[in-house]
Amino acid sequence: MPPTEQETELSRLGGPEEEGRPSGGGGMPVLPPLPGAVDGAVTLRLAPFPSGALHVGNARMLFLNDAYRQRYHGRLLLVFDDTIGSAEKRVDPELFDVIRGDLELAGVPVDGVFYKSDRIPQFYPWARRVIDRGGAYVCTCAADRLRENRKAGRPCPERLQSVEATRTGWEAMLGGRFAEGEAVLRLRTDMADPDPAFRDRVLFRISDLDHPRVGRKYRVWPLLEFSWAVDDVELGITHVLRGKDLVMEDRMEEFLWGLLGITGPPFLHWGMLRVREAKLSKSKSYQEVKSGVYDGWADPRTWSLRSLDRRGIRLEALRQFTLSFGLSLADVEVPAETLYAENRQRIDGSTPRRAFVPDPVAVRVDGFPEELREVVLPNHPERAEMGERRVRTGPDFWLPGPEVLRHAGTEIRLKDLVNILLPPADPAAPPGPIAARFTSRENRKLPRIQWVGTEGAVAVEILEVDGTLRTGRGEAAIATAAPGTVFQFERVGFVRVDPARPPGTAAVRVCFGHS
RNA sequence: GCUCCCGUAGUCUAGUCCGGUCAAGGAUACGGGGCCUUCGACCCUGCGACCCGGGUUCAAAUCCCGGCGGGAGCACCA
Repeated sequence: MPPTEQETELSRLGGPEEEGRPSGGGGMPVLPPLPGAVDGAVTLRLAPFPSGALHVGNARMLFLNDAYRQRYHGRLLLVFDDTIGSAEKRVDPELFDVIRGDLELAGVPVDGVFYKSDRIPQFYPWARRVIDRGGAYVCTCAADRLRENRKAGRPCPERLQSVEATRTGWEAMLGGRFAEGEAVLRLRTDMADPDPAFRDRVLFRISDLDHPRVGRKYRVWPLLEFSWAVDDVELGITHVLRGKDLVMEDRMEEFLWGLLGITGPPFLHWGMLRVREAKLSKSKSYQEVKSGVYDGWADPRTWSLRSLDRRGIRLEALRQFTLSFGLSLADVEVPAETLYAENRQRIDGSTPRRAFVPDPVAVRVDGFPEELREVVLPNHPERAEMGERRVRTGPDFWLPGPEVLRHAGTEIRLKDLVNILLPPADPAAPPGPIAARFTSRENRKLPRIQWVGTEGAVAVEILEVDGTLRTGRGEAAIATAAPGTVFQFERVGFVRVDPARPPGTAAVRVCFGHS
């Protein structure tokens, strides 16, 4: 293997352990080693909440975990964090399959799938152990009262309750003698803890919500921190990789483990990642998809993995892009252009070119040479092996309206074809095609614009990233392209043919990727 | 407000743990030139950074202190 290839191969696996020239950006990411990791004995987990398709914001979780799994030949578990949630944050059962599909799309295989909602009974004995150690108490304060006390660092009277009283209270919770919101099991940390967020946090609460998988089978639900303190141990997780929004959860888990005299896995974090163009309001996409405003989870406005796929952005490019940020705790905001550059590098050399004319106007070229009624054009300017296609030409053309206007009265070149002289702009011109005149064939330095012969032209709609449609005419070969084909529309950008045609029209629908 | 984290060019990142090899590397963006019949690719070339102030040291992007700026957490959400 030549050195360059060797390096690429190494970086794909997370890089050489001891040295190497690490670099960011589109370079080769070298992730730091996982503390105490033993090759072949690493277990990691993915813990999505089923409230939406995976999007660019989740990509870090996905690819970082997967990169380490590969590097240590370990296992990666998918654990749906589907505890009961809240009225605002509901578990949507459709999303279980959506997310599994996303993982497949992203090329991230998992070695096991778990649902938190299946594991509820396993959390109760652990709660009991914490109670027996005097680590928790049942609190009947109203939620807002509890919050105020926490802010003030003031303990509620129940904090002093005996282990025996807590056991009774806990049994009462399980026995259904409290209504929703009337009692919670709280961890006894320290009401004077300098971090107000860490003061006697809630471990279990009562909810009457109907869970899509287990219905009303349980009323006492653990909160995320407790459930993970248990499952990170019970599922044999060796390293927890999570976003820095979850740092306090580390402390919670460690506190609980300390209480029970056990040692859990170490935690690693990454900072917040934002793609500038993608304003990801978590719940907004959900609403828009559900209400039909968005065109499903693959709508480009969601910035979901599947929407990127729809746009012809290889998820391999997203992986490289994501991994380039490493495990830094710093928050990053990157322009999507960086991702596009990564993708362009991968697809440019293998993507056939096609002509597409946006905002077309009809132009008739007088004196257009008969022998050029049909021409043969290469599919790629640099790759003869990609073949060629026959294209019908004029004398009647569709040309991009704004450019015809801009160059009115001057000579321009129809790309790969001939030179023509456009008439001066004439607001009083009669309806019908604009009359231009053939001037010459030789390739001169003139403004070049793309064209589509009227005969055989096909209507094309481009779905833009902001959800709007851009219509125009494309060359005939576009019509026969299989769904999923990626093209570069010359002077426009990379697009991918949509799986479905727009209803009720003969138009071809493509989704815009990037320029 | 409190707690924690972060602060290298327009953007992202390497280096910071173990101070000198860093007059700071890479990517992307941008400028100039070239080339291919694309606003795309490729080639050449250029621009551009250690948040600020003190301290320690022969030597600081790297260690210490203090500011300032940004982010996250402070839910009976995840």
